[in-house]
Amino acid sequence: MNAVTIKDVALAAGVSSATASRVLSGHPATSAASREKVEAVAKDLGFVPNAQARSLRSTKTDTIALLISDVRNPYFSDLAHAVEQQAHAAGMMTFIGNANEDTEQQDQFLAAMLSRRVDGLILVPQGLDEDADRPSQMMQRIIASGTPLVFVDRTLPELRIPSITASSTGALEEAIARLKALGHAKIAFLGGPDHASTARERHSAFDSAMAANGLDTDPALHFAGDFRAASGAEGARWLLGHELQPTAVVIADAPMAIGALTVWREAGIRIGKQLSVITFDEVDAMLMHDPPIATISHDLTSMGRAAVTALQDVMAGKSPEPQEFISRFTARESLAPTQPATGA
Amino acid sequence: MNAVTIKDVALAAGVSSATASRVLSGHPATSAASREKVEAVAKDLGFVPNAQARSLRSTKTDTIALLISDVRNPYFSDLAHAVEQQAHAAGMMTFIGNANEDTEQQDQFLAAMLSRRVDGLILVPQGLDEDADRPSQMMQRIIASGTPLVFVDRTLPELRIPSITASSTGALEEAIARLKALGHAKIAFLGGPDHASTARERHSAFDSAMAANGLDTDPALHFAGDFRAASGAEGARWLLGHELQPTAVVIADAPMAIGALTVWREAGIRIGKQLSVITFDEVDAMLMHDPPIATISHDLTSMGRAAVTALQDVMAGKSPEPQEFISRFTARESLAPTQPATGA
DNA sequence: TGCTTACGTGTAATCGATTCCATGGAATCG
DNA sequence: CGATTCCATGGAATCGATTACACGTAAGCA
Repeated sequence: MNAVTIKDVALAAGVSSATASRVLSGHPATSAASREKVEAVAKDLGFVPNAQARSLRSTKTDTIALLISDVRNPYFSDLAHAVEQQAHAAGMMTFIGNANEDTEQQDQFLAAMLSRRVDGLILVPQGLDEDADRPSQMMQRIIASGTPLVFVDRTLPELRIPSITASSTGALEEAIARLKALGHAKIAFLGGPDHASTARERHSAFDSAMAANGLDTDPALHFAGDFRAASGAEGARWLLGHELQPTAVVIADAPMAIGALTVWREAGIRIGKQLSVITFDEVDAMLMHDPPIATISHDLTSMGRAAVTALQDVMAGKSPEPQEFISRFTARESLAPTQPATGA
Repeated sequence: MNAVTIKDVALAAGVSSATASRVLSGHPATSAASREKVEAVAKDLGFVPNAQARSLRSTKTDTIALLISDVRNPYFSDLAHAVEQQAHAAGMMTFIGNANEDTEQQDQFLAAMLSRRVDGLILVPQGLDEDADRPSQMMQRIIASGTPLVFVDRTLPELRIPSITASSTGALEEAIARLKALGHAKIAFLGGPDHASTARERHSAFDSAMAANGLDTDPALHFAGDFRAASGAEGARWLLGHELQPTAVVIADAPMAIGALTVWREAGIRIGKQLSVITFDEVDAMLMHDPPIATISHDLTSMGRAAVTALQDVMAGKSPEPQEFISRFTARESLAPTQPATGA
C-alpha cells in the first residue's frame, strides 16, 4: 500500500507537516528553501495526498457529479463527454451516473453523491412516475443541503434551479414548413416518454409548429415511445399499418429513429420516396443512411460547457439565468415531395 | 449545508457516537433498543454519513474506477454500462474516466484515482507513443501501490495483470472463409491504431485468417486508422482510388465503419454488390443500413461483468486467470458474390 | 538604536467517522 | 451462591490532511 503520508515527507524534508502542507498546496507563505526541499522529497518518495483526508478538513472535493439517463444513448454520451472535458479543464473530476430513466436509481446516485460531498451536481432530472413535475424527496434533500445544482437538458419548472435546455420550436417550424411545401399534411410524431420534459417540449413544439403552418395535429398520429430503439421499431410498425397513411414522420430521438429505420428497411419502405423522415439528434449514422436523414440537432458540446460554467457560477454564489439553446434544422434527402398516391 | 453528523444523531438518540456508528454500519453488538432509537433519529434528522470521514478511517471507499478510451464510442459506452451495473449491484460506485487514447490523460486520471484511494481499477490500457508495450510510470506507481487492478479489452502482455480480452481469430476465419466462398480474394483491412492491443489483435487475426484460408495478405491493402469515424472515411476514400480494386473489406470498429459507409454512399458504391463489407462491433446502425452489415461482435455485457468479477477476486486476494471471450461472426447481406468484372 | 511590521514556521486543534479498550451489569455455570 | 463469561456501551485514539494561532526572527522606518 501507499503508506507515504505528509508526515513522512515533512520528516524527510526536515520541516513540520504544516510547512509541507503549505508547500504542496501552493500556499504563499513558504520560503524558497523549504519549497525546494519539500517538493524534491515529495517527488522522490512518490507522495500522493490522500483526497479523503484533504477534503474532510477543507470541505472541498474538486469533484462534481453528472447524472444522465443512459450512457449508451449518444445524445447523453456526447453531453457527458463535454461536461467531463470542461470540468477537467477546471481541475475537477466528474462522477457520471446512469439513472436509466428511473427515479429510484436517480435517488440512489444522488444519495451516494451527497454522502461523498461532491462540490456540485449537474443533473438531467429523471421522470417521476405519477407526478412528473414534483421533485423526489431525495432531490429536496439535495436542495436543502445547499449543494450547488444545475439542471441540463430537462428541467423541473417549479423549482428555481438554473437550467440549460434546448428549444426546438424554431427548428420544428422550419422543418414542418419544409414538409408542407413538399405537399405533406399528414405528419406523424414518434415521441418520447411523457415524464421527460425534453419529450414534452419536443411534442408541444411539434404541435405548435403544425399549428403555425396551418396544419392539423391528429392525436391519432402521435405515438408515445420511450426514447429507446425498440420503441422506435414499435412505432414504425404501428405507423406501417396506420389507416391514415401519413406521408411524413418526425422522430423524437436518434435511437428511436434507428429502430424505426431498421423496420422500414425490412419492410421495403423507400425513405424519401414513400415516407419523409426527420429525426431529432444528429448522429453519424444518420449521414450513413441512404438517403441521409434530415435532423434537428442540438449543440451538446456547448450545452455541456454551459452547464459546467453555470455550476461554477452557482458554486461562486451567483444565480445564473436559465439558458436556452436553439436547435438547428438540417434538411436532407430523406425529405421529398409527396407522391401522387402511388405505393403504400 | 448538511451539518448533521453522527454526533448529532448520537446526542438526539441518547447514546454515544460509538453506539450510533455501530448501529448505522450494521455492527452486531447492538441492543434492539438503541438500534430502534438511533435508526429513527437518523432518519428523522436526515443523516447522511460523510464518506470522506468514513473511508479515511476504514480505508475502504466502495468505489472503483474504470478507464476507457472514449465514452462516445458505443463499444466503450456499452462496456462502461455493463461495468457500472455490475459494480452497482455489488454496492460500489464507479468513476468513469476518458483517456482519449492519450497516455497523459490516462495518467492524470490514474493519479486522481490513486489520490482518492479507490478500492480497485479496471482499465483499458492506453497506447504509449513509442513503446506501446511498456507501462507508463504512473501505471507502475499504481501497481506498486497495491491497488487491485484488472485490464479489460486491451492488455499489456508483459505485466502479470489479470485481463479480460476478446479473441477474434475464430470469427475472422469464419468470415474470411465465407468471403472466399463468395469468390473474394483481394480483401482490404481498415485497421485501428497500432498502440492499441485490440487493433493489433484484430489485425493479426485478420492476417492469420487469410493465411488459414490460403489467401495472400497484401500490405498494400492495409489501412491504418485510429478507430474514429473520420479515419474510416479516409480509409474508404483511399480504397476507392486503390489500384488493386479489392472486392471486400473488413473494418476494425463501428465508428470507422460508419465513416466509411458514409463515403461509399456518397460515392454511389453499392454495398453487397460492388463491395462486400464486414465490420467489427455490432451496433444498431449496422442493422439499419441497407443492406445490413455483417459483423464480428463481442459480448461487452459479459466482458464488463467478468471484469468486475475478476476485480472482486483480486480485491479478495485471489489471482484470477486471464479470460478470453470468443467473438462471433454474423453474416448479413453486405456480403455477396464477386461480380464478373462489371462496374468500378 | 528602538519599535513596528511582515513573514516563515511549528504546535496543536480540527474535520467526521470507525474502532480499540475498559467497564459495568446481566446471564450462565458449577 | 459465588465465580466466570458475555455483551452492550462509552471514552478516547485514530485515519491524514488543513489551518488557526502563537512565536521568533529579520526587515523597515524614524
